[in-house]
Amino acid sequence: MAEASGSPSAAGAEAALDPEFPPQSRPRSCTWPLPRPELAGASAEPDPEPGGGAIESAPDKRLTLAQIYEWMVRSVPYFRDKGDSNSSAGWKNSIRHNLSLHSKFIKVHNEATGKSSWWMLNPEGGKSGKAPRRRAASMDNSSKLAKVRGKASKKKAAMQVASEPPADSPTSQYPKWPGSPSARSNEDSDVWTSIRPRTSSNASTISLGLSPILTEQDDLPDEELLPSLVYSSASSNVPPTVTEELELIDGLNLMSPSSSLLSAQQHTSSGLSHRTPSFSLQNQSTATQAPSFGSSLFNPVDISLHSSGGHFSGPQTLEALLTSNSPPPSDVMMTQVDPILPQSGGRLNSQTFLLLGDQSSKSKMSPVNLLRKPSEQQLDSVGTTALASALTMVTAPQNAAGLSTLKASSPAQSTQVVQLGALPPLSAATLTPFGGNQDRLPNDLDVDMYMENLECDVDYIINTDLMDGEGLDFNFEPIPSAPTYPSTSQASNHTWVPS
DNA sequence: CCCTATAAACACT
DNA sequence: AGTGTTTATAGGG
Repeated sequence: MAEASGSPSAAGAEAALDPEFPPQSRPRSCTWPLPRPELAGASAEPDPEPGGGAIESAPDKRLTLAQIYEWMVRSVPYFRDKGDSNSSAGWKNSIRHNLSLHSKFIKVHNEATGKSSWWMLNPEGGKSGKAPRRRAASMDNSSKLAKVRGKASKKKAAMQVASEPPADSPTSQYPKWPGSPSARSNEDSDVWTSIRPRTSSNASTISLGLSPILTEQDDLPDEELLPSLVYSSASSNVPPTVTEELELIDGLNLMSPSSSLLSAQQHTSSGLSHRTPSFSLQNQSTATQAPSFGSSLFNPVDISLHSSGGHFSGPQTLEALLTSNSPPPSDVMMTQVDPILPQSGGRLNSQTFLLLGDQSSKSKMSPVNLLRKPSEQQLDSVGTTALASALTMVTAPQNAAGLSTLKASSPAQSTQVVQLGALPPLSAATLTPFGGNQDRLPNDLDVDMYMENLECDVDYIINTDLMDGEGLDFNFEPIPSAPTYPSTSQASNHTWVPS
């Protein structure tokens, strides 16, 4: 392979993760065509819009590596072909690399099926700048030094345990919990309780004894992603330390057995909350720019936009794909909800988008987001109407990238189309839908509730209304402010200390 | 100079 | 074999 091509970058991830402060909307060195985030960010800065990252897309906000791969394949056109090939192409390697490298991603031990660990976004929002990992003790961390990372030494496992104690995690709080209590009817009672960020932990995940016993539905090809987690507050196997954490958590939200409630609370926002939801106003002007992705594996321009219905617009970097804002790959949506849905609908996506109105848009990093950020409309649509909400969740929990396909109600969308042409590579953003702001969205909340029910309806609606009439109006507009979610932003209450 | 992507080696499960 | 980490290198802004 030729490799070496430009590379998109993972700038997205950072942004996404940083709930508290987006450093600045600066695209670092991304390859994506970022028009000028400055605008967006500058004024308003990153908006907490939901985007669609692989991880974030997941109902639980956590995915295993394999699932991530799958997501990529489904969501990103470029990988569509490659997905099959088991060949672990370099892209998989890159994904792994990104996950390990960036602190924004945390690994949670998954005992379940012996599968690989869950990868989640670090609530703390580790920055993408490499993993801080151990908070470095002393060094001022000049850049380089810091980067040096501990390096090595992993030698035998001994290390893992030994060095782990630090727990420095400062104030890490888990703003948003990954799991929403959607106790799906699946029956399986999956219990997962622990999520610990490897945050600073140097050693990679220390295996806590958490018992995410997710039953893992791997059996179901489709349902993998579905939210089937039920947390049981009773963590029996958990080690003391962990237990404490869990308890804490429980107190916060997990307590509810049913968990329905949980979701409600769950939205606690993270630091972002303080940020106003108002978005920046990015104009489409930015969008106008064409995407000039480099040519990296990930951004091969070949991705046909039309392929099956529009894939996502273009995250930018791997990191972005993983984390945040990724464009909402049409497929993705399905995946989240139902991977199985197969492509039946490629179009479905579009519709979904319609419904959603595209809430994607994230923040800084993705050009796409910037472009597309219609802003208010999106929110409204999502938050406002139940329908919208439902739809959203159902189809696209957050991605909404449908985008172009839908028709552009707004200029921004049209723009997107253009972008589609050039798809970006995978970035961390892709993994996470929200730019780190997931808090704002009540994904779980609504989703849980509506998910099942809506599912059908949505389809139906889509088929019927959308297909038939052009007149379907999902009015996104009005609803001044009736956020579905209460306070999404309230401050983060949970303080979960990672330890 | 910093950042990212990619490749590859290595370690662990 | 798959997953994770880490190092090294190439390329772009």
